[in-house]
Amino acid sequence: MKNLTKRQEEILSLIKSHISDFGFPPTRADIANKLGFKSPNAAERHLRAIEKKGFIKILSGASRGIVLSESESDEIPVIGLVAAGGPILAQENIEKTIPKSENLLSTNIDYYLRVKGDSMVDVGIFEEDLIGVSKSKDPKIGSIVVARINEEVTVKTLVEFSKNKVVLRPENQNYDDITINPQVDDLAFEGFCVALVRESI
Amino acid sequence: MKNLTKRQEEILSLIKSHISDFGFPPTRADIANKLGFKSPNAAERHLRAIEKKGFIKILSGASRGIVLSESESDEIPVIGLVAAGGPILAQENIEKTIPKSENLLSTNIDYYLRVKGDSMVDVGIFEEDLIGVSKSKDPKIGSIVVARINEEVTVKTLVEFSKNKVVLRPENQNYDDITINPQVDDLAFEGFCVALVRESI
DNA sequence: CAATATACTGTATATAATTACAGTAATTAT
DNA sequence: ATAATTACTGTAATTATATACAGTATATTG
Repeated sequence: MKNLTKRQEEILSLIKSHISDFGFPPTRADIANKLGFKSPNAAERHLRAIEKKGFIKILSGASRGIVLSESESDEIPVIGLVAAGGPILAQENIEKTIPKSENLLSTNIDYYLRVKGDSMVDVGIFEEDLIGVSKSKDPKIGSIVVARINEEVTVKTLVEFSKNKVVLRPENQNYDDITINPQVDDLAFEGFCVALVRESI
Repeated sequence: MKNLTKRQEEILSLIKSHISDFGFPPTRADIANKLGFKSPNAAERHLRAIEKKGFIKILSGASRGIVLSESESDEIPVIGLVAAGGPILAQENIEKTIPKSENLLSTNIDYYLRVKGDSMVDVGIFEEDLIGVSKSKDPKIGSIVVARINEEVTVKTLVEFSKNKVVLRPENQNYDDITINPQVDDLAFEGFCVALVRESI
């Protein structure tokens, strides 16, 4: 998907805020008014360009028939089992997407990850829970991190972090700390846990 | 706010599903088509009646200018501390409301309740967590219920339930079971727990 | 028993909105 | 250097849409 120009981004964000303010998209005239165009056709042309780049879909003949594309409509992916190798957000890992409702979870969540195993039960994270993950490459000591060790994704508490020693702690007394030497093993931080959602109780 | 008639409710739910399907409200003609009216004016009249009852606002002159009223726009209340006495959903108990995102939590949640205390930590329910509560007067054995015992609201697992003996179990080894005789003590079930949301980790 | 509400059909019209056509000018890509 | 893209103005036609007016019939409320 190509990048939008500055003006096109302005228009796209105007569409989003109009939807959020009124509950429906703006007309060409609305857009022209807000941005100071003297012709609604200026808006029309911009919309067609934005559509061409895949950010919106225009329903022909329908008034206000501007539909935000999936990726633009505030959908957060839910990651199930992560396939070895590829990036965590690869299409094949996406179980479903859920609409972002900013008021529900105020923190910035980039994706949800379905928890496997019982290694974090002592902090109330159970198998099948969804944890809200915020992307970040340098997580803080004490936070619950999503890490990738030699292609395997795991969720643990980060207790120590230096150039040649990283300690990840399972929050379950039946498991031992995991000590890694980043010089030897492949270690990458995918993000850290900022929220939790349990769907079935 | 007066009650809607069956037909009016049909129309209101059609509006909601149109918004959810297309991202904008239907026209009068859309409504007439879907419900088999031969005149768009039938839809118009219904809309005015629904507006009169306060469920929607019609923006005059604007195409698709149907705005759902606050209470109709899928907001779920979050209940903080419950004041002794009154109903759990009383206005003074509502901490905030959050938009319902049906895909996020598919189960029917009537309200969220903020958890106080650590009596349910063994099932991963921590202080300050929000539990999604589905209203129901007859909960099942084994489910996590929201009960009111002598004006005090509590969240526990229901382990026994008969005419003169009800046992509620805290899921924390430091606490003992609570045994109640409904003939003696005032006991009411507010609902049961179907989901959990943790906002700060 | 009259007034009001519900639930429509049917016609008509003003206006809201999309969208085609014809330009101008500057910038960017090939 | 030429084509394509960006960023508009200006006009106008067609279609989409809201909405008023005039009815019909039944049910409900004061």
